[in-house]
Amino acid sequence: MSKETNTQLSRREREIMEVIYRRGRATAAEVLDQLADPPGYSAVRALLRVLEEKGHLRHEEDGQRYVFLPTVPLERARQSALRQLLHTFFDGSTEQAVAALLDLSSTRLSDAELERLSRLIADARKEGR
Amino acid sequence: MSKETNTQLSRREREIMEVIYRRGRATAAEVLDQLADPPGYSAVRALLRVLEEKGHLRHEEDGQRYVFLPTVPLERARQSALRQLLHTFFDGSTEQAVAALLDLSSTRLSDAELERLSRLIADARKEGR
DNA sequence: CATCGAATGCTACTTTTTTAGCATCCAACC
DNA sequence: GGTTGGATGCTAAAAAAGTAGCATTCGATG
Repeated sequence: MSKETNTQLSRREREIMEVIYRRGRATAAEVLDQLADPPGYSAVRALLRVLEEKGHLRHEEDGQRYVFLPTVPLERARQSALRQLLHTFFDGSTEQAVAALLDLSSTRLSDAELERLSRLIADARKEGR
Repeated sequence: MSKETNTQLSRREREIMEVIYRRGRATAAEVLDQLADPPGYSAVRALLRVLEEKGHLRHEEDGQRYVFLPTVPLERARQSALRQLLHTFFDGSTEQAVAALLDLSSTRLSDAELERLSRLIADARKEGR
């Protein structure tokens, strides 16, 4: 048996993981108030427990309450999320995905950001293949 | 009430939607064999029916079998997926997301692709404010 | 040191998901 | 025209998810 983060997440479980990734760490109460259309407090705690059992979360104690953190670091979670997205919606094409990203928020990207992006790409080209 | 694609997806439903977005369209049998750790054929058909009821899929008849297609066009589904990802994992920063995409180890980008990307960015700069 | 507030551990229950199995339908074939 | 293969519709039921409520614990308060 793999020692790791088994099983796929249910709807609520996913929602909760998203909240926690967004904030980095969170208590049950914090998770609760980040959820749209939230269940009861008990329900949230129950789900946190399950997520911990499944290996997606761990907790630290802060005084008498638990603060939950992802077991898989943000960095790595991002990567798998991106891979997944790329595979499902962009047929694996990074180029298309970047294009879609730029398109998504074209109104909001600052010159400075574009500048940095173009440098990123320039670097990638230099490093070569 | 919005007339469309209500409710959030369950685990299996999501898996199935992903398969269908990936392929554009699929029959029950095709979905089945794309699923990792697949349920029975009946189960897949039942889920397809549910997804259709919920408004996420529609079907066309091909001879006597059904071919299922998303009701929300790929384009739009991509956008919401990207937004979601951006919000959860990149604190809304397109720049970071693009950086992470370029960085994904599996993706070695060709010179041609990088070239096109840098043009995309150049264009964005020109247009943008 | 009794009480209060904020958390947790459980357990039991309800609802939704997920799955299997059968009955039926239709086109092709012999 | 009867039979077979491949598909669908439906129903029922097992399994998983989601939720609530109560008992308990532990510090801080007065």
